[in-house]
Amino acid sequence: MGVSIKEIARLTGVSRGTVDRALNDRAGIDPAVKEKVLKVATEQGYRSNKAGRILGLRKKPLRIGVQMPSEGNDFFLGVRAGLERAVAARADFGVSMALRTMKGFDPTLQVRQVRDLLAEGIQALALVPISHPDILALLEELHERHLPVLTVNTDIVGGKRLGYVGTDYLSSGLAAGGVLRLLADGRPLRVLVLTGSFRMLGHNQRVEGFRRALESSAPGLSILGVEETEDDDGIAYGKLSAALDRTPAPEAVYVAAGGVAGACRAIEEHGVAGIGPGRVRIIGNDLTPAIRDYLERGVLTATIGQQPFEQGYQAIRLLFDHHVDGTLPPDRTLTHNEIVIAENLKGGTP
Amino acid sequence: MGVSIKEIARLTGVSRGTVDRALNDRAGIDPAVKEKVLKVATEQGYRSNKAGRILGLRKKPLRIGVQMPSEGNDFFLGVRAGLERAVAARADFGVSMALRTMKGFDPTLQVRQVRDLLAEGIQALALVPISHPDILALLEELHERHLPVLTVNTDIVGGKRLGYVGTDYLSSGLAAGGVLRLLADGRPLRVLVLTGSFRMLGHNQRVEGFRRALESSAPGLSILGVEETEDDDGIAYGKLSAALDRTPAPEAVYVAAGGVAGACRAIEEHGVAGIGPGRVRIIGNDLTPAIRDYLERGVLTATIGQQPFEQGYQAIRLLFDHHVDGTLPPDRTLTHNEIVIAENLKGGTP
DNA sequence: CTGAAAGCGCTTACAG
DNA sequence: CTGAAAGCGCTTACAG
Repeated sequence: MGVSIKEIARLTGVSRGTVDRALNDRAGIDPAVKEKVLKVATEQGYRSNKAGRILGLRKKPLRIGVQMPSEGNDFFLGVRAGLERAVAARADFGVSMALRTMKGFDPTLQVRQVRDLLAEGIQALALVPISHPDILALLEELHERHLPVLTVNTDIVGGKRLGYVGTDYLSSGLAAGGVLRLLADGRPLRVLVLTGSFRMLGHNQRVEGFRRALESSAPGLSILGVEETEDDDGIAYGKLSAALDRTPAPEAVYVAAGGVAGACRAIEEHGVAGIGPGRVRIIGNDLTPAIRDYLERGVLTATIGQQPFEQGYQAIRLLFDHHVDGTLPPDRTLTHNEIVIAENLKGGTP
Repeated sequence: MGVSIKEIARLTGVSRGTVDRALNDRAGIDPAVKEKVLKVATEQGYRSNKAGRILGLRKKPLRIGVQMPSEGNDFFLGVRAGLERAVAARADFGVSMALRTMKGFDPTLQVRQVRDLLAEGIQALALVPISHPDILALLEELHERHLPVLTVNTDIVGGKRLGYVGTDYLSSGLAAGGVLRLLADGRPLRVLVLTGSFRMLGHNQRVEGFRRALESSAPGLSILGVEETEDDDGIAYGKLSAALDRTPAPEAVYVAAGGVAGACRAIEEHGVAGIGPGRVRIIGNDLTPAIRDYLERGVLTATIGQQPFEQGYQAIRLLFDHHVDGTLPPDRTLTHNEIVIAENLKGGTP
């Protein structure tokens, strides 16, 4: 392979320690010497060796903090599985994880949990950020402390972070619209959209993507209305039940956020589950155990998965690579919007 | 973390070299000493450290041979990208790759190319095996030489190999059937199936999965016939064109192997592209540039992707981990059967 | 059969 | 500011 630090030291006529100082921007080195070392390194096309670096770094192993508002949200089980798998695969490289979770979306609590992690001495953070000024301020502070942060699953507008790993919400809505386009097979259908909250950027982006899909390639599909579920199954159940009793009743439903199971229950209890004339087709999001069950039983028509395992796995991988190498992660690492139906539920990666 | 080899040596009262001999089944060690070392190691819960091992092994880096009948088959471009990415990510760990490709399915040539790789000194092999006695014999020989082999994309019945990374063909056909179930939305549809060859196990499994999907959940869909394309676009074009002129004409087509682009061309030229009444819906496999184009233009309804990038990536990962650790790969590592339509073509991992 | 040494490519105290 | 040394956890010749 390439040249080693030893070789650079020999060529420059300095010690390996000095080469290390020059290459890694450490303090206490004569600028002239540094320049000379850097010049030789460039000439030789020096690239630090990851294996050597990992072993050398073992005295101060990388502890990654993770904070997510995931309690009571099965989606994050998948993210967690991915985080854990990635950490396990790198345990021998000195990687470990400290996890804090909470229920709901209280920014004060999120700040507190992140501070707890900092007190524990984490050197990098993966965060599912709440959209709130306090979180923006926190990110600003972490940036100044040079603590690398990755946002996961949800990004935060204007937040300082190294990168984002998660869903492209617009594409997610597009995919849902696409499935309904196929289902309609050229016929008109009245669609009710249930979103989580109009105040959630991601939710709105999904609805927007859905609209665009219909407009551009399925003009026969008309949106009856867009209602909020507050990510709550009970509310989703209530609103959809009411809609099914009204005239004209929806012939299809797109649940753009939480409440998929509640909506499925409403459809099932109204005796209109399934596809075909007189039935109410329903497209959801994510693949929790409850959603999986509705898919298998033929109540839920399809769901758009956002690869939670992959989100967790990549977050760890990117933070570790950055730690070792200084490799900068892409600004946005987007997971694929998987179309999942009963028939491709099994098999394949999580 | 855990104990090191140094600690085991100290506790057993032998040198590190001897511990290494015991732990790694090397020759030249007193059985009694070996037993003692092993006992201590077990007591201490010793697990070798991957970082140390990788650096220690740098003197004889891992060269992985890859042979695939991929020329003229765009699908394998994705596999290759995955292979290359995984090798690049491990280049600092001493991993490199030697690749041999060929056009068509000549077992004699496959054997020769593998022998070339062996002559180059490869220490592991990823192979897209042709189903042929010569290949079985080759695998037997490699097994005796203790050369780890992974079959990729296609498995070979009765072949000795460490594991398989690739598609679950039955599930792939199931997924295709599921998409057509949605498209039919409860109505009857006449479906023509175009397969590659009745002599290809994978192709037959796909057709079987497709049949099962229809039988179990879409009884209204009837299979008009199953015809062979020999994986050739010209033949697929010819056979489908003829079928579209017959009565009753198919209302949907499932192309279970090669020939997707040819079939799309037939549909387009007959002026029946698209979905809806009077149109011929078509489900294909894989996501080559040509297929992607037909999806975008609305000729191809959907395609079932088998994650070629992932197949290549995982093959390298598993062979490397086995080399370092002795970790045995799963017998079958199955990729997900992705449902790809125009609306979820973009974004996400390759 | 066994041990002591050198080395993989880096980092980190410790002297000076 | 700089160098020499020790160390990360392993493997591999080389003596004996």
